[in-house]
Amino acid sequence: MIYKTQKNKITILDKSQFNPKHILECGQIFRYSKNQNGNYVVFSGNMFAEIVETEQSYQIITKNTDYFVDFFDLKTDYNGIKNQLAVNLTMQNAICFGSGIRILNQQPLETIVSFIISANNNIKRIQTLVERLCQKCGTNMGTYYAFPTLEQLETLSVDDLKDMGMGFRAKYIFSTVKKLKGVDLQSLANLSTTELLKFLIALDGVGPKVADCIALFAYHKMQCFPVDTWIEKVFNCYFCKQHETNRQKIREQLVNMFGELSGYAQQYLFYYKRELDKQA
DNA sequence: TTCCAGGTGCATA
DNA sequence: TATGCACATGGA
Repeated sequence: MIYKTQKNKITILDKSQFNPKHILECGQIFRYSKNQNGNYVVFSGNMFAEIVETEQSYQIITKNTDYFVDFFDLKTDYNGIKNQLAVNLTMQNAICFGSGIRILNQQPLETIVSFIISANNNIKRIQTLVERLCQKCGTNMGTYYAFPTLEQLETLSVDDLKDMGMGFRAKYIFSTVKKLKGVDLQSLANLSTTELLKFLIALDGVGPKVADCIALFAYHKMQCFPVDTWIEKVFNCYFCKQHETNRQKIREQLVNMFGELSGYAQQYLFYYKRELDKQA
């Protein structure tokens, strides 16, 4: 066990398996920030947690300890996963670079809307737009705004969403919110990965890549390998001899390579390539 | 000014 | 089934 829980606090005992910078900045979540003490603060639904580093541990300060144990996937041993993934030099480098990444268990509605916003967008602007959505119709929790409930999202018109800067995604969000009325999003976790992806792709603004992200980050479906512009770059750079632009074919090859660990591999590679190019 | 960003939907062949 | 283009916005 890499953690222990006390009242309002989770202590991470093995710092090598938990790195807040890598976990939060690897592109799987958009609602986090640093507070005045320089500590990461992360928001999920209407909850939040502050992460404090000490010499020998990380401490996750929150009123919702059980929720954040699951949110940070703390019951999974990532050392074994990393050993299995280190099949070549690129993977070894990516794992070393992103050591301490964990795949989060995020809330379905928040993940669906956030990744619809992510289409043809950059991460900084996605963060701005998600935060704007929370401030526009999410519940005021005092020091922050919760992610809106479906009922709160239903109050928004397409023009409201356009005024927030959602652009061409406004009509997708509007339509998807209508389609989700009456759907038990938690129960979708019981579907097979294929059935879940089929359901998600039927939503407006959700194509194969966004569906993979939702299945991975909200439903922990590790057979999914979202292929975006960065994975296309990393694939062509390190994993094939002939340049490939067909993202479906790229996905097939990568899933064949990593199987049930595809989701983990994807996140290490995405973070590695994106940060490397940012530094260049 | 042009290109690009965690793509999708739609028309066309 | 495959391909090409339009779609909002803002930072580099």
